[in-house]
Amino acid sequence: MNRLTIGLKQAGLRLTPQRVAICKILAESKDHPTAMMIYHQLLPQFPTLSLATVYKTLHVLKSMGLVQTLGDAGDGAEHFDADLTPHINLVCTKCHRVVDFDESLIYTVQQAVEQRSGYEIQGARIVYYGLCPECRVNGSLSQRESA
Amino acid sequence: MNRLTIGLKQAGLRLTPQRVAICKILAESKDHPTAMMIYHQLLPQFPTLSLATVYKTLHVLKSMGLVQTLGDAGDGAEHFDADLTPHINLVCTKCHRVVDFDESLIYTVQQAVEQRSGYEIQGARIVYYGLCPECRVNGSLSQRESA
DNA sequence: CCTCCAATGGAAAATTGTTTTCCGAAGCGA
DNA sequence: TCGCTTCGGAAAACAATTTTCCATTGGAGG
Repeated sequence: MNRLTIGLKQAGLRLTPQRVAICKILAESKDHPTAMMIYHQLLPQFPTLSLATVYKTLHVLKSMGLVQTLGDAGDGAEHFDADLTPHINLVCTKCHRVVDFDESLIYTVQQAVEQRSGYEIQGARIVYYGLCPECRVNGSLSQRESA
Repeated sequence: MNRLTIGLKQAGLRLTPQRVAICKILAESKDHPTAMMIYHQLLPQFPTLSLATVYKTLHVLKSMGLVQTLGDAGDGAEHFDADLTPHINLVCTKCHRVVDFDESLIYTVQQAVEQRSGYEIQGARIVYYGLCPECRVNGSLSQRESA
């Protein structure tokens, strides 16, 4: 029972096995999965699961502010992130993996932006694109299919 | 004749009126237009212009590294940015406008990320979401349709 | 100036990620 | 248990983007 699941419950939604499973994946994954990835990952466990259910659940979670969307990582699909603390996402332009990266400087940046811009900041998406150390080494190999 | 147009030419592509016009919009716009916005903006001038042409051109420009995509701004469409210098994009979650914002701190951030992560950084997308000063004031008014 | 070939723009079809609709099947309070 | 509401799932609907196909165009070479 993680933060997401608790959130759903507190919002008065039913904790169905599907929802719990989706929350679990989101909470544990380091991959910042897309809807499709979650779907495939759960299919063995819920053979009748439909993509629509995944999307619906993700939409609920997002509209409750429990997860964030990262925008696509070069693979044309929306990636989700359950880590709401300000942090940086590193996207590898070759293998399309997304990892979190902590850099305390960004707190300062956000403060500066908020003060100087006059915007009421609600969230951030800080993404750096590049080659991950692995892909830098492995020439043109190790292209990872988006699961 | 701007940087984009020159880039196209140097790449050996023909400078057709359509391409020049698209480059012009990208170079001058502060709106970070979507393909659709560019299309509508050019329709009066090129009544037979097709969206496919816009997309094709944008794709070429992007693959040449002359423009960047920002990811969607809450309106479900890809926004383009011709400003390649590191900068911050501020997205208003109400009117969906995107503006540039300069904050020199991010140079430091990028350096730190590059050194500590081992990634070969190729680009960045630094987006803050929130209410722009205008929308903060105007209650629920001033919802701007995406042109 | 004319010819030929590769590059181009446009219309329409195809793809693909995402959302909506509809309906039978639970879940839950009374 | 009864009845009302919420759910999940299948399929249809949508919408942004990409591809296909073909007539046109621009330009180099003759």
